[in-house]
Amino acid sequence: MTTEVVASRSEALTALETEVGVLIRRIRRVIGERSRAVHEELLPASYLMLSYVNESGPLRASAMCAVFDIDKGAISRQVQHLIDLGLIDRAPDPEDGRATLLTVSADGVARLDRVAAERREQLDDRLADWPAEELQAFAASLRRYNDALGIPADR
Amino acid sequence: MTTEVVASRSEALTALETEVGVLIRRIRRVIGERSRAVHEELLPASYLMLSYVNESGPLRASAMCAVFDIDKGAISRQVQHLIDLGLIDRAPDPEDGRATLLTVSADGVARLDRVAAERREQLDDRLADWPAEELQAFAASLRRYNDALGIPADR
DNA sequence: ACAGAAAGTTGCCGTCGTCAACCAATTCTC
DNA sequence: GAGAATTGGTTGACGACGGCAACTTTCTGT
Repeated sequence: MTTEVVASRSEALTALETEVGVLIRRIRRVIGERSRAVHEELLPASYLMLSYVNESGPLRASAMCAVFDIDKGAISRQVQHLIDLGLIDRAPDPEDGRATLLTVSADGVARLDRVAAERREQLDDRLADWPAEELQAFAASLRRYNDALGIPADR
Repeated sequence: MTTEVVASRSEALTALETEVGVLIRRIRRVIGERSRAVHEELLPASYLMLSYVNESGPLRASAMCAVFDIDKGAISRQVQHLIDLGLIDRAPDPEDGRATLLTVSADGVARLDRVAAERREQLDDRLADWPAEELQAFAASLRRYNDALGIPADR
């Protein structure tokens, strides 16, 4: 029956919503721990951005607005925070006088590497029993979910 | 080589972290839209709790502290908000004079049902191309992930 | 009966994102 | 090429939200 398929779909969506709700609350703690491991004064929200800058090379702040889908103002503040801590460097974009390019500083890279090493050593505490393939599949699903969320609400 | 396995595992973990970071930012908007659909003044955080009370029958506030892993105080405020809006009812627990049991009010149920129906009708806007099985698998992964996060940090 | 422990409430505070106003540099347009 | 619209970024005001701690009330254990 169509209704059954629809029903289970609906249930899956509801379950998904609940799990996401739990996630966004629990993850705060984990990110908090990890950010403190990188730098005592590093705020959780800034850690995620630092991590992204580290992965995706020099980029401008506005690029992160798109990725994280948050306000320019919020990005600006987090970036300032990261600069204050000496974790990233800001340099003018040679191709556009308005823009600035962000790079993780040497200290920032060292700190991130150290934390990554710690995490690798213990195969990440809590997820140790997840096979790499499942982790990848999970990350891929998350990405797809995020992409779906990225579609403008006014379709 | 072990190192390669470890490396890809580490990469998967980093990717996972980034995706989760994006998720927790984007999801805010979606939850925000949905909560407003239920009630104009319903705050996003309260919507998730309302939804949980609706699924998991009469329960006490402290039960949600465990589920969502947040402070008693935060729960108390959200619950008060939900009561102010007339979306849930609070009744003393007959088995424990300290506790109160929360139930979604008739109005609350009606509003949730209406929103659920809307969501079902359009097979949830953005996730329409996800088969139910994948959605379920995704939700299951999320649950497992959440469970892993739930393990106390001090192992 | 008395010392905890558990359920909630409340105030204070820090984090964080949005909105809007604003500046500077760039691009578009006639 | 001057003026308008656009884009990158900063800042301030504000609201949502959770953590912590103090406190009340109601069990529970011995």
